[in-house]
Amino acid sequence: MYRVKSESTCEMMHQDQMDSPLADDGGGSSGGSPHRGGGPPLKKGPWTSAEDAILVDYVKKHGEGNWNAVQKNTGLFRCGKSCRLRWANHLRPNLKKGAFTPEEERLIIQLHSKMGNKWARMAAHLPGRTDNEIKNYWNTRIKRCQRAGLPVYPASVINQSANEDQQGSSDFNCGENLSNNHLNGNGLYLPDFTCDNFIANSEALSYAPQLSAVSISNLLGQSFASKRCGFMDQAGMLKQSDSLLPGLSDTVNGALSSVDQFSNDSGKLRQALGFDYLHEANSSSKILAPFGGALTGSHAYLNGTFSASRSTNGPLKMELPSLQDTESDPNSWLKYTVAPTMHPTELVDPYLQSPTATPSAKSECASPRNSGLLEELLHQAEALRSGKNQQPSVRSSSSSVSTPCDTTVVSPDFDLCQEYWEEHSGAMLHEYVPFSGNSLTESTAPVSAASPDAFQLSKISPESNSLGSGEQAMEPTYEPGAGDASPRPENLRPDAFFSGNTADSSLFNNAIAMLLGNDMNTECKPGLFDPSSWSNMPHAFQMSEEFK
DNA sequence: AAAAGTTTCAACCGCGGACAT
DNA sequence: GATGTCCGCGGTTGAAACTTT
Repeated sequence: MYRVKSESTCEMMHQDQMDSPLADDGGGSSGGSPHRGGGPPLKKGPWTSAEDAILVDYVKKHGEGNWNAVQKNTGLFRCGKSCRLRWANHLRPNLKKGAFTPEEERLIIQLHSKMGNKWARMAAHLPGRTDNEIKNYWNTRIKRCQRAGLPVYPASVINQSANEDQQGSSDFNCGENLSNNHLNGNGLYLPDFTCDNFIANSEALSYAPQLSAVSISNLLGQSFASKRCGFMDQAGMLKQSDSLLPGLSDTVNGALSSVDQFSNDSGKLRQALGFDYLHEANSSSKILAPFGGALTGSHAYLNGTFSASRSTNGPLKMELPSLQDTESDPNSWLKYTVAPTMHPTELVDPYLQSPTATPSAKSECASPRNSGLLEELLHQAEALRSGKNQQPSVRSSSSSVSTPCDTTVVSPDFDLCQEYWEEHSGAMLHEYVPFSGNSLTESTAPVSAASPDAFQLSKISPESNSLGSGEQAMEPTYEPGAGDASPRPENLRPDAFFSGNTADSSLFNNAIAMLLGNDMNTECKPGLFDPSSWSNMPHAFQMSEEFK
């Protein structure tokens, strides 16, 4: 089953020897240098029940530790390391078997946000769980998130981490700053969010949610408060909106708090938005498929996969060389918005694709502190103003200052409500199509990989989804691929999507479309612009007059 | 039904720290 | 202080299991 290497810590034994868990007490092997003195090589590979019994019996008699003595005293042809591993991971009592519970999963996420890849230390907080289990779980989770282009850390975790950092009273305060290697170290590639950067320091942890929450609350709250329209009870649509801009829910949640009073179904709304964890009672899955992405930096949609469970072969293939790790831009989702017609593979890493894209080019557009989506928006606006946006800031920076929220802030709906997601992913895609036009449907893997049904606009009736007016409002008047790839300033403005009097149902969509980047600039009606909305935007998003 | 592709997870590997000599 | 040994940790591997085509 397992490979056998002649040069290994625990050297192989001959096949005939492997058939027996017991072996002559050659006494030749021990510890890190087994097979000393010419003793028979040690067995490797899966343990047999007989071997297990021998090891258990030995530990019962002698206790744990001194693992090298196992082989000597029992004749078990296993090296000490192998014995320790087998005992720790499978034989020792009180081991929990089976899938992680949602609570355990959340704890792991939280622990990892604090500790990084300190599996053993994390295991200490999870009775009955082994470091190996946790490690495997995390790696699986990473892959899953990677495939989906979703962040790893939910915002709730970030918030809690931030609070703990501020209070200095973390339950598992390991007293260390997370290094950039936590995720990179194992060759992880996170295409859309660099958790490693994000969790680089505790300051970042506290920074992210604050910015995003404030910004988005300002950005959306006023609009919601002023026009809590019929869409409020369109849970499905809200969910879709949340899906379109995953992670938004966390901050939108705050913005919506003032709106809840108007809603007769706030609970439903919250649930639809994924504000609550939906734990499947019968879920044996370890999937923590994040619905949310980071408002700031996540490409939950753009990068790839709406559905965490279904679909999309395309993005699954969008893995990059490990060298991408440090280059992965938290805000790289904007790549899609800048060059919507790019092929996904081109979008992945322009610096890889284009040797001419020099670091200077990156820094030129670099945001001094990538605080996320909105800040990226600002930065792009500034870049435009300064005329430096000739080379779109597809990645804002490789600067050492990383963003917290860019990377890992995920909405708290980082939950297990996959069923809901799958039910609505199609409609969600549909919803997005009018905004993205061909640019996304043709150029982004996720969309192209989705079922064509998702793009049947007729599938969603106005009765069931107030998207109708939104579609109309957002019906592209600009043909993608017409050659004009330059952003249209008026459409870069967030308020361009907060129309004053049209398509209440599309309000959220518009905001999302705006937040998703200036991709929409080629496909949105300029007439949607409402200066009054803009004036209420955070100062950071006030654009220069030349773009008004 | 079978092949191909993907995911899971048990186990191996190398490294480094702690301790003994 | 130098060397050797033990132990634990984190990263990696690859077969089994599972899913998709």
